[in-house]
Amino acid sequence: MTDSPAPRPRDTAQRRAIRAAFAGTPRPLSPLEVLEGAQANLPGLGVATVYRTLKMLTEERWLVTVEIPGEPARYEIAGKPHHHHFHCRACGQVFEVEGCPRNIQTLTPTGFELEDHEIVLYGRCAACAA
Amino acid sequence: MTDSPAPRPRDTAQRRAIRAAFAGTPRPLSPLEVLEGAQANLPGLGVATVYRTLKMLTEERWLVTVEIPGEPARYEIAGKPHHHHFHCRACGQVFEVEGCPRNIQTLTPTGFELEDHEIVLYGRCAACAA
DNA sequence: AAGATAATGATATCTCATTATCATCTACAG
DNA sequence: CTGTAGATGATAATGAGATATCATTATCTT
Repeated sequence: MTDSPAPRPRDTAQRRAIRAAFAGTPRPLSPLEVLEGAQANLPGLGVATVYRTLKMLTEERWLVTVEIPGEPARYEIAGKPHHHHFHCRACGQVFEVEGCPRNIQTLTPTGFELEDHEIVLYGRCAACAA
Repeated sequence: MTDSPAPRPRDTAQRRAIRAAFAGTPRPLSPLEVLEGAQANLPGLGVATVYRTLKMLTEERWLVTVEIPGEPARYEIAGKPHHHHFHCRACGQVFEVEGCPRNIQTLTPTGFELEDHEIVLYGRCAACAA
């Protein structure tokens, strides 16, 4: 039962490229958006590595997942102030929106325990609305 | 180019059972919940028929879809007053919650066009919290 | 520099929810 | 009552996202 000796993550070009992709944008990114963004710096990057790295970065809390109804999960850098999201129906991108209505708790029915909430706005982003 | 003669939907036991399942609960139902609920009245009912009927009832606007992140779509009877949803992480059921914060529009960034919004609360329903 | 081993990438595979197929059944107009 | 076209159900097929496989490559300690 000798416990696992303690693995140590390595610093690789693909992990750097993936982190850079997040650092370079204020939007939550889908795995494929991460792939495209990181491939700009590292052409050979594969999908499997993206998924593996997203999982890893999420487990170590460098990323958090953003779930949008009917869409694959997005990821964004953890630790940002509380905010919500806007999903553009034209280009499919997800944007951050600041702020949050104060009275969310009051919506909760009696007896229910509120742990979390998500607000998703739908419409057209500035670029697509033009 | 004689246009399709005009099909007329038939009144079948399975369609009645599916509509009854919705009439019998205030919650949005997933296809499998519909299947189970309707099978209580009609044991032989199959999945394919549920999906076909949900699609049909949605197209004729008797139902609307409710999308919850990471979950299969739910359906609820159309025409209800504006409301949102609570997703119980313990039992997986989705519940309606009344009301809506007033200032949603103010969250929208300048230049963005808001068409719609969804609020999902996460936590434990009254039954599971006990 | 060299070895041990973690990481990668191409691709096969899995997991689901949903849809198509098709022989059989049934609602309903005539 | 009858015929027929719509409806059903068992099951195969599909599709998309995510994961597993495994030979090869690259990191990092010594």
